[in-house]
Amino acid sequence: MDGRKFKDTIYTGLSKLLKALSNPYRLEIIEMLSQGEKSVEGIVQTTGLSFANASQHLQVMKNSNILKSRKEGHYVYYSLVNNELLYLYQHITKYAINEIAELGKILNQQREDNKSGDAVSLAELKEMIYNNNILLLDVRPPIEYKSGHISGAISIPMNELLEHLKDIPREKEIIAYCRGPFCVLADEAVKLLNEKGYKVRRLDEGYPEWKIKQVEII
Amino acid sequence: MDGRKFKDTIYTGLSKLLKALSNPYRLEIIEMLSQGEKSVEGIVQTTGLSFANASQHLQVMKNSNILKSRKEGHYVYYSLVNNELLYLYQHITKYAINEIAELGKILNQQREDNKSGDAVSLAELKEMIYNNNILLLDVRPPIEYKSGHISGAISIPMNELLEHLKDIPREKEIIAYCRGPFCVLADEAVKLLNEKGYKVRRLDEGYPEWKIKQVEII
DNA sequence: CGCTTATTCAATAAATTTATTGAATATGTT
DNA sequence: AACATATTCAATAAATTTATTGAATAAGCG
Repeated sequence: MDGRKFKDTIYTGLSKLLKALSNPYRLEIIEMLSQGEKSVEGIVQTTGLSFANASQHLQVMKNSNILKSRKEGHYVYYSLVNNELLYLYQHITKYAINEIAELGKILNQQREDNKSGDAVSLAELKEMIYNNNILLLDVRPPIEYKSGHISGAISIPMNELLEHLKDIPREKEIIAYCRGPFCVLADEAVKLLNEKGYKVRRLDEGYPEWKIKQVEII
Repeated sequence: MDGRKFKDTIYTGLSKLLKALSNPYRLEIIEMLSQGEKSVEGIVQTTGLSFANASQHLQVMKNSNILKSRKEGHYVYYSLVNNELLYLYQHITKYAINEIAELGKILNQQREDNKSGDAVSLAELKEMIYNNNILLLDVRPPIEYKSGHISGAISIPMNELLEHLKDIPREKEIIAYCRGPFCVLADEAVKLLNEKGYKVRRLDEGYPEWKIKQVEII
């Protein structure tokens, strides 16, 4: 193969992967699937896409080495191909937030609006977790908590938080987390708990970032 | 800003960056600019794009936080916005080569066809470089060597290699490198030097990968 | 077997991206 | 000032991606 043809083939292949990642719905699907595998129905419910449109997006992602699937009865479950893909996705999002001023500003504004501007980093959490006065709170839906969660976290889904306030000790400092840096469930939890007088901060990132750190692929 | 709007804004912003990266010519432009800044003319010559088409691609990249530019007389010079972008580009390419079987196969085939299958990694180079029997050869164009090169490398552009054979000691092992893992200049140099009876291998990566390792951003 | 349901496939419409063409702008030279 | 040159801008054409629609397929149930 001559050099020109080789480069064209390589760059076309790279471009195929990047195109498949370039759609906003698909990026959100990656965030969702980084919590654990999901059926098309689950993806449809969260994204608001039509069944056929979601399926089309999923096929594009599957044909571009982003997702894999398995079938069980009526249902097809999708998941990310591997942890390396998740780590790459995290690198992209972290780069964008840190280096693209507009995006960093939007995230900061969102955090401030919800009183979660003093988010805790994973490194900080690692130190804090030995403190008995810390309560780590997973506010994702139960099915996601069951797929995987940060060690030691308790599960109270955001939409049940109000009913479970009595289960939360007032003297503890709460660290709330959810799906990742753009997940608003933890922001909402911080806002609500703040209003109720609890001492609470959100985790800057989410379960998937913690997971990758545990896997220690680097 | 409500949660839905926030996520839409974030993912739209991420998608804009990824779309701007998703074109094969643009990926090659990034490889070129990772050697150092270049004028539009230089980009036109290497890519074969028309002036106006190249300019349009460059504007898209500039408006998506990938490139920056400066003007000097008639000429406009483009460069990557920062080392972090280059590091992200490298992560993407490394991921694709390692995890997408088709692409890995194409690269391996290219290496074998040019007798450069036993490429030297940067880590290996670091150990080898203290050996006086090693000659590090930069086969990129001189302007790129001048913009930046691996410490200790000598410059012989690939298209002048035949005329400079007499400058290369026969008892040394040569490590040839160029613009990155997809650059074929080093492959061509290995092929030629092999045929002339020299002991030669190529560096797996290129100057930009070396540079990022030096900067030690991680 | 007939009916129901989850998902994919195929075709078409709509939206977006990329290539092309030519004019406009900025800079340099005589 | 006129002319030349590098690049960008604007408009249009062509190519590609995404949304929509409805049929097809696979699996489950009575």
